[in-house]
Amino acid sequence: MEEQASLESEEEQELRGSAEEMEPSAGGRGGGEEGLHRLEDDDEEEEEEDEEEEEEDGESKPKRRGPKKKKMTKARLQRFKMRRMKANARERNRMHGLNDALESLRKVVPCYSKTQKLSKIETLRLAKNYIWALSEILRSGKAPDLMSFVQALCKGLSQPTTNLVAGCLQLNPRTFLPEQTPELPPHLPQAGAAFPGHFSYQSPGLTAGLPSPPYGSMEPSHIFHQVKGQPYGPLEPFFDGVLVSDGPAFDPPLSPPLSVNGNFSSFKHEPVAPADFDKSFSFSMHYGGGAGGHAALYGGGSNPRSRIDLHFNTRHHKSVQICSAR
DNA sequence: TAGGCCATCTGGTCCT
DNA sequence: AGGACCAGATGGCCTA
Repeated sequence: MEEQASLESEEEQELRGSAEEMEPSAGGRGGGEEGLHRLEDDDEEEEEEDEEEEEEDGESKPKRRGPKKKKMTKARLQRFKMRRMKANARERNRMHGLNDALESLRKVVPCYSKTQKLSKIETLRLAKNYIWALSEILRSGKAPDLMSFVQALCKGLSQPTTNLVAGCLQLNPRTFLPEQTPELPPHLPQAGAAFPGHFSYQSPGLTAGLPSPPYGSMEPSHIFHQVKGQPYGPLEPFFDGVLVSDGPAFDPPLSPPLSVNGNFSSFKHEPVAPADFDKSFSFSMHYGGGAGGHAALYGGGSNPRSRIDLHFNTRHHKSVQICSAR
């Protein structure tokens, strides 16, 4: 590091000298412009300042090391400003790219709302939970207990986000009733089949080093609410034989289909146009078929028999059907 | 008004 | 040398 510092070009040091003269508060939105303007203004008093600096150096400040600071000529100043502006533009683009990626992530996690966007940090947390929950499904080869699934998703999320996610999932307590799934194929886990033992929810305050409230306290009352006209929750495909999803209760488009495949080597994930993530398609499964109407959920690579095939109409997402495939 | 979230600028560091 | 990446600082906006 020091080595690199010593390798700095003369100009770099000059520029730094100039920059140091800028107020530290030059940052902030639009602040940079201010800083540059300041720089410009300073330029006019340049010689005077240099003399002053030398005097000060002799008395209070320790002497500046390295080559003596050269005067900031107009040309140098221009070059500095150009470099700074270019760097700012690049940084802006970079951050925009990052935000775009984050937006893409928002669309593939189980809760997506155009009007009520998850914050960046919450998006990342939810994505992490989502990935983990899906891995558990694949690992165990069992459909998760709905409650556990939601708890896993909301782990470590703030209370508002927890509510949002729960709302997006439009969970229906009736889903838990065993009589809801009398027609499940025998190889499919019954509703209420729990995630593997360690899947149980733990207080995020303990696991994530976060204070309990408001970070994802998991009172069921926070999670479940009945949405009128939405008799089936989006997780229904996990637990019921047939799902009819009709009409959105949340801002469209909701989350895209969930991609689950026990066989990662054959996993095909093609991007699905956001337009295809239609309103009612809140939480279902899809295969990389993209706009295709067929998806399958394997119950873990170790158990290719436990497979759920989903048939749906991706254009209108009016119906999702689960049938067994042996 | 405090706090959360965000965009932007900035300088340092590392990499190509 | 120039670009990418990163973290700190700052100020604006919004909400409880």
